[in-house]
Amino acid sequence: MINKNKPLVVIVGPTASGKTSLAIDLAKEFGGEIICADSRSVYKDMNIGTAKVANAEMNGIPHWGLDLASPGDYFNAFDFKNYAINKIAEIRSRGNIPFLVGGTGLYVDAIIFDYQFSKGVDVDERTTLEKMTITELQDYCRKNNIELPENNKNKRHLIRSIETKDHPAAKKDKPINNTIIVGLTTSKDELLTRIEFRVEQMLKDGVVEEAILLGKKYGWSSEALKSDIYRVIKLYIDGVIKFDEIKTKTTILDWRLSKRQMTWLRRNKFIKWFNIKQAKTYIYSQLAKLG
RNA sequence: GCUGGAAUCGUGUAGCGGCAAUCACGGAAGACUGUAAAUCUUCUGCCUUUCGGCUUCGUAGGUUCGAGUCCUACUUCCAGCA
Repeated sequence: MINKNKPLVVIVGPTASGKTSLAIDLAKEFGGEIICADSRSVYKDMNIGTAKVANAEMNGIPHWGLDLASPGDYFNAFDFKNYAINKIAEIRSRGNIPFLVGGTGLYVDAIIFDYQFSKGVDVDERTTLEKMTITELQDYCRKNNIELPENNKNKRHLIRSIETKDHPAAKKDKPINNTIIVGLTTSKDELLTRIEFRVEQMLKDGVVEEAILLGKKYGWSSEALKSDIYRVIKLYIDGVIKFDEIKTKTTILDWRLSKRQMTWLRRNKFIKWFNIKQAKTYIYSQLAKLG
């Protein structure tokens, strides 16, 4: 029974806030392994455009949660939870500290609040529902005594409400035991600069070529290729925008993404917010206590 | 210098004389448990919690019950001629 009580270290924050390198530093120090809670880096071949950690950056730290699916595959929060729960146990069984790191709030919450997912997707049912209009879906809900979701004009949410009728979801009020949850704060200017810089870097590293390959291999209709920079590059390829506009447009999309991420994270009262330096000190002290 | 056109919310635009005034972009806030870098909602002249109030469409006048819309002058910009 070794190290049953190794904590789960959770590091969250908006895109480009520096989560990854912080996690690598700490994992190096304390014998950790990293699970990326990122709905984009689960996809194979989407490397540059998702800012996926490169092997060179990993500094020898095992990284999990990468390349689990191909663009176009159905990979979702449910899959992620199952994967990550097992990984966490596995890492602990090796006597190492699991680090859950990422910007996909839903994925992170699925773990720390132990989401009990509702019914899965029935492809036939889904296909039928998708053909309906928003008003039709709303009417269907009313007629069948299904409570409308708060986002009652959101087709996806409407469909989901219908699909999960009589199958309530559940979660814990508090994070699962033995977790250290840290959020990285950044100033607006700082984050914007980092985002811009990262986009420039991606362009230099050849995202455009990557995107073209992805489009050829998996088709542009795949949901994964709607991710910020790829969808912008698609516009460029189609001649809708000029090359120079890729940078500005992607920066805008990334900035919005970071804001949505913050909106999600803000309501989690259990996150302790710090800037990178403070976060390091804090986690360091927490882990040092354990010896 | 002459002639013609244009000046509207951060930006680009809509606006047969009668609602602070269209749409897009950009911005802000928010929702979201099986696609979440997705998807969706609200707000975006000023004041106000709501009702509502106030001030707006280059500037200054004028016509009109009423002007972003018509007239005059001025300013600036664009195009053609020179």
